[in-house]
Amino acid sequence: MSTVPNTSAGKRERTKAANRQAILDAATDVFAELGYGAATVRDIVRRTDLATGTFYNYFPDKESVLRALLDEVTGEVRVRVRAARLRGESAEEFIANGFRAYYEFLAEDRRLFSVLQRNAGTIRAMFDEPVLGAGTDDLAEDIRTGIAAGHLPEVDADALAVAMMGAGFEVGVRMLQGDPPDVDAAVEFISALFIGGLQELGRRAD
Amino acid sequence: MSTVPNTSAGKRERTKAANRQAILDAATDVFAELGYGAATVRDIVRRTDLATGTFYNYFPDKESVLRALLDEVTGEVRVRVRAARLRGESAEEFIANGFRAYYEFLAEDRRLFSVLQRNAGTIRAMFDEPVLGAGTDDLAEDIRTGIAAGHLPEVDADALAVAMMGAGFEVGVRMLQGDPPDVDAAVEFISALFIGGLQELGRRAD
DNA sequence: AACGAAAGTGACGCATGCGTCATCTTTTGC
DNA sequence: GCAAAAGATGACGCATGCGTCACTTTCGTT
Repeated sequence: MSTVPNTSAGKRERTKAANRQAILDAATDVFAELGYGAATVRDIVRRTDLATGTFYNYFPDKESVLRALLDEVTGEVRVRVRAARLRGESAEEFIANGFRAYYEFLAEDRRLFSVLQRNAGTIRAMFDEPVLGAGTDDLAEDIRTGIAAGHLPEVDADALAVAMMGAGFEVGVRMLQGDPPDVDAAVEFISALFIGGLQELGRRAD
Repeated sequence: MSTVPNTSAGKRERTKAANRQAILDAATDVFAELGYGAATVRDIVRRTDLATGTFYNYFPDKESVLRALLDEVTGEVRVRVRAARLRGESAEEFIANGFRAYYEFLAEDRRLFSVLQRNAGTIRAMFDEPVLGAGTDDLAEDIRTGIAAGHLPEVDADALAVAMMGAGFEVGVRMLQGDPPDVDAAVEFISALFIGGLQELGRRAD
């Protein structure tokens, strides 16, 4: 018989994956607590049982860790939110589905959201991107699609997108203060708000 | 004849005021550009023609500079926004007046707003306060007053307050990208959004 | 078992920030 | 004008972070 815990692949590869993940995990906490700017590579390494030099085997610097962290989150949440939105056929569904997918994700992955909340300004400055990755751009595009399909009234898609992201973000923060987070209540509130707002904007556009 | 520029008080006092202001000005730029966390006292001093030691005659550390900066902005904007809101007698006026006062302030004081935008997460973490000082708390209170007075439907004042702050902030960011900033357009958009949203929330509350 | 490659380790040299304080400069009160 | 007080200055000692690299340990291969 060979060795016991042969989950997958060689030990070498498994350790590499584990170390990389350990660094990302530690960085998540550090960035959320200290903020990206004040955090140091040492702060991250210290929350790990790795040595300083090992860190540099995985990432060239602090920035690339944040990048990796964001790539993880955006890939996941973007797909889920967009899919949910496109499933909607009315304004109501478009809005409610999107927010629900978003808030369910937040409720699952609080730590990652803390990083976003704590470092939104930095992320914006670093990557010239809005708070949640390319979320705002996606949303604006989906809104345009909705308008073209006749589900939504003719509104300023970009302005609506930033308003939805801004309000959605803050209402999400508030939701996460509850334990457990009340996803339904948050979705209902924010959906009603924007459904009503959309109607009024449509009325005024005439 | 004595010396020429005897604007007011003794020279001692005038220099002190000027130095303090120079530090605050430099800090505004530094915090907006590098972010509070990454900024150092030296970064601030370097943008000044003062020496390191002089900084410590005015502020004990970096944090107290940010505090002073925020005290300035919150005092000013809070008063203006609240006064504008209380002047409104209907839901429409309540909302539009508040946002207008807010956006006019932003348009006047872009640099200070940059600091807030860049460091919102840090400020929240440091002072356990929402993005714009105690703005959200004020807003929630004003909403409750509006509900009590019958101007606004019965809604969750806290949720509405965070949504208004979040959306208002992002729409403000977008407004400031224009040159000159189109305050009227921003006010009309965000007002329509929340007036419609408020109606819908009122309908659902029945 | 034994060897070579891959990865882990942490001390090192360098850079920079911190807050202080002895010293110099300017202002004020007389 | 002059002495004393207030304030400005920047070099200093200490602390910490950075990225590297010579060395050690671990893993995979034969």
